[in-house]
Amino acid sequence: MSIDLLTRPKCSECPIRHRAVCSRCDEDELLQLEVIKSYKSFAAGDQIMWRGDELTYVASVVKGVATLSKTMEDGRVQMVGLLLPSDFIGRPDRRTIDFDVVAATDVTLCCFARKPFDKLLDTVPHVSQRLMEIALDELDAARDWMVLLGRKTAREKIATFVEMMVRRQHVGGLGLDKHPLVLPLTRDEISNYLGLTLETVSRQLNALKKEGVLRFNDRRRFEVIDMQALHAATGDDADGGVLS
Amino acid sequence: MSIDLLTRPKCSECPIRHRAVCSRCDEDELLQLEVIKSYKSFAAGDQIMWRGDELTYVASVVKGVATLSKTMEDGRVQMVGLLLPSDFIGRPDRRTIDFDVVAATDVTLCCFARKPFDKLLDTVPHVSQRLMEIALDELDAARDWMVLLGRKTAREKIATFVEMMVRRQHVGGLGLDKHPLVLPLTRDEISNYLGLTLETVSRQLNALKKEGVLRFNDRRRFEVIDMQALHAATGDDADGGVLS
DNA sequence: CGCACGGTTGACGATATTCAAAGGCTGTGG
DNA sequence: CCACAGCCTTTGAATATCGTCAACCGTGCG
Repeated sequence: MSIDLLTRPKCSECPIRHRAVCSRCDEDELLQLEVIKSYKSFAAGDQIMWRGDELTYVASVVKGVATLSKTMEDGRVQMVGLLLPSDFIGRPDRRTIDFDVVAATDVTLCCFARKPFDKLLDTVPHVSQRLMEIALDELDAARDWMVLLGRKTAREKIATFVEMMVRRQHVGGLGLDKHPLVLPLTRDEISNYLGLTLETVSRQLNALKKEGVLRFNDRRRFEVIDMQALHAATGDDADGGVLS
Repeated sequence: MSIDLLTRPKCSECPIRHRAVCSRCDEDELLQLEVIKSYKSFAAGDQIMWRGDELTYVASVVKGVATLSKTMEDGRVQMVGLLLPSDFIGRPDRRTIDFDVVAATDVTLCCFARKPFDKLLDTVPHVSQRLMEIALDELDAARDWMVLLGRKTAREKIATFVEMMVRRQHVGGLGLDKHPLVLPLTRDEISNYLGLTLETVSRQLNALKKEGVLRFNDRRRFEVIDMQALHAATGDDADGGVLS
C-alpha cells in the first residue's frame, strides 16, 4: 500500500464525483471533505483491510475493483460484495470491520479519516443523506444477491454475473468503454462470489462460449455476442429484458 | 387487515420502545412521532405489501413475525428478510417496495405515513441516525445470510436458523420467555429462507431431533436440549461459541 | 528454459432435489 | 363427539446437479 500525498486531485475533477458519497455536496462542502481526504493506492492482491481491524478510515473506490469477503473457520469463503469505482467502504459509528477487503485489481481509494468524517456527518446533511442512500442501495443489492445464492442454478449465476459486469462497465464504471469487457476476478474469486467451485465456473463460462453467447480473447477479456441469450440464461425475467 | 385507531398505546409503554426506530428519541420527539403513527393489524397469512406497491407508509413491527421475499418468474421463492418485533419496514426516499411482505403470524404494525415521516427525518436527527444504524445492521445481517446461502450445508443452515430463533426470542423478541420456543414459520417458509426444499428442512430438523439436540412438542414448539451441539452444527466457529 | 499459477477437462461421488405416497394435526360440520 | 377435509409434514426411492479429486494445459515471468 502507498499513500499518495502529492497526487490529491481536485474533487471537481474527480471521475466518481457524481456518484460517490460526495455527489450531493456543493463547493463549500467539498472543501470540507478535501481537507480530510487522502489518496491510497494498492496493488492487485493487496489486502486493504482485515476482518476485525480497527477502522481508521472510510473510503470511496476511485479506480479499480476490490472485494469484500468472509471466511469460515474451515476456510470456506463467501464474497459478500464487489466494490467498483464510486462504491463506499466502511460504516460510521462502528469501530471495526467484519470482513476482509482485498484489491482484486490495482486500486485507488479516496480515504477519509474516520473520526473527522463522523463529525462531518453531523454537520453536512448532504453527506449523511447520500450515505444513507448508498447503504440502502447496497442492502437492495445484497437482497438480490441472496436470490442468486439461494435459488439460482450454476448457469444462471454465471449469466447473471456476466450481465452485471457488462452493465456496470458500460455505465462509466471502469476506464474501459465497452468491447472488449473485462472480468476483474479470477475463476476462483468468481466462484467465491457466486457460491460455486472454480471448476463449475470454468465449465459454465466455457459452455456459454461454446454456445456462441460469449467470445474470449484471453482469460479475462471477453465480448458478449448474444446479449439476448445471455439475459435469457440469467433466469431474471421471462421477456426480453427490454425494461432495464 | 384492520386499522386500530382506538388502540394506539402511548409510546412510553411500547414494548419495542428501546430498540425500534424511535429508540433514541426524547419525550418531545416521541410526541412528534405519536401524531403521525397508527396501528395496523394483520392475520397470519395476510399480505402486508406487494412487490411494486406504492409505499404509502413505513412501519415498525410491534408484535408478530413478517417475511420479506422475492419470487422469480418461474415461481422459485427466496426470502430475503425475517422481521421480528422492533424491525423496520420500508425505506425513505423510495416510493415503491421491491419485495413482498407477508404476515407469518398475526402481526401488529406501528405505521407512519411516508410523507410526514420523510419530513420528520430532516428535523429529528435522532430518528434518521437510528434509521441509518438499522439499515447498516440489516446490511450486516444480509451479508451473514449470504455466507449461509452460498456456503453452508443443509445441516448448517438449519442449525444456524434454529440458533437464531433461540437468540432472538430470548432477547425479549416475542412474548414468549424461553422454553418452549416457537418456529414462527412453516417448513415451506423455512426452506425459502434457507435456500432449500421443504423436504430437506424436514429431514434435517428430524435429524437434530433424533440426535437429541432438539425436542419437539408439536410441529412449531420446540426446546433446545443441547445448545453446545446446536452451535457446533452451525459451522460458525470452532470453539464453544462462548463469545456471543 | 522451466517453474508457477491459473485455468481446463474428465471421472466419480455426495448432497440435496424431485417425485411420490402416506401419515398426522386442526378445524369444521354433521 | 366423531368424521372428514385440507394442509402441513414426514418418509422413501430415484435422480440430478454440483463438488471433489486428479491430471493436464498454457501463459507469463524469473
